[in-house]
Amino acid sequence: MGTSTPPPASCCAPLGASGLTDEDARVTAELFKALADPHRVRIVNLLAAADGPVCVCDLTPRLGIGQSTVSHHLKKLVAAGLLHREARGTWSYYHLDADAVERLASTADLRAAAARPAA
Amino acid sequence: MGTSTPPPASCCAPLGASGLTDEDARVTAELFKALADPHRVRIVNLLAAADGPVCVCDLTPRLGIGQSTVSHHLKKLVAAGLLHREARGTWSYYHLDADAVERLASTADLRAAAARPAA
DNA sequence: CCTATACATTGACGCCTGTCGATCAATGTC
DNA sequence: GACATTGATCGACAGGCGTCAATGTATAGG
Repeated sequence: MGTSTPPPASCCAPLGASGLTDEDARVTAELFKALADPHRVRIVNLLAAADGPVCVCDLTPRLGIGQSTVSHHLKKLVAAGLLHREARGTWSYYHLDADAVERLASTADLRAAAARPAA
Repeated sequence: MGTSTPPPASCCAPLGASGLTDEDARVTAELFKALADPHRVRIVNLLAAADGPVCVCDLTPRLGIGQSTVSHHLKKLVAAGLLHREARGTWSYYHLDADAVERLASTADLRAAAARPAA
């Protein structure tokens, strides 16, 4: 993924919105794809449970996978706009993007649309 | 995984205990994986917008992909518990599982966890 | 200056996934 | 009974993904 597509950026591609375009569906799928791996789910969970940025050196031993693999997953999460990286000397700290957390919650919530008759 | 944690250095902030097991992460990732495809996102969107079961013969022309591929995606969504199949003569009707919709919304909403330190 | 550490990057490997065309079973229509 | 239609399944293919070992780069520390 050396090409562009830095952040999804676009506001929201709600799963339940009527008239979802191909582009909307692509962006939404991209967001879910970022969380379609157990290790990435755990990473996000760990960051959500922490009350501040977390060092990679704390993440790696908890995940039980190689260091390069952890780096790989972190890169994907950052590319998806879910995480932010903060370099401090030799260490790298990651933290959740509050905006992305909000976007994720609203995107996955299609109850309003499902409950909506046909307004 | 009760291996002793060799403290290499004190470089990181305290990390709140994660209440997410390996199994939890796997199940969660499985749920997101079901929606990690643009066509499946559109299928779910179409079903959410409809006010009742939808026939495959209605879905196929809207998706712009082969019939066998549509069938493949539907099978995955059913396997994930998001959809239910209802055979009516020659036709197949699919509809969202209300419980799964609820589960998806609550799973994707990690704002509560992010706001909760360690209650 | 030299060594150890943290972490990103690269390359290779196997597996899984999306796609299509073809086929098949079941049902509706004449 | 013969034929058309719906949709599930199969086989094959290309591409993407997760993983690791090895390498590279930058910083901390003596």
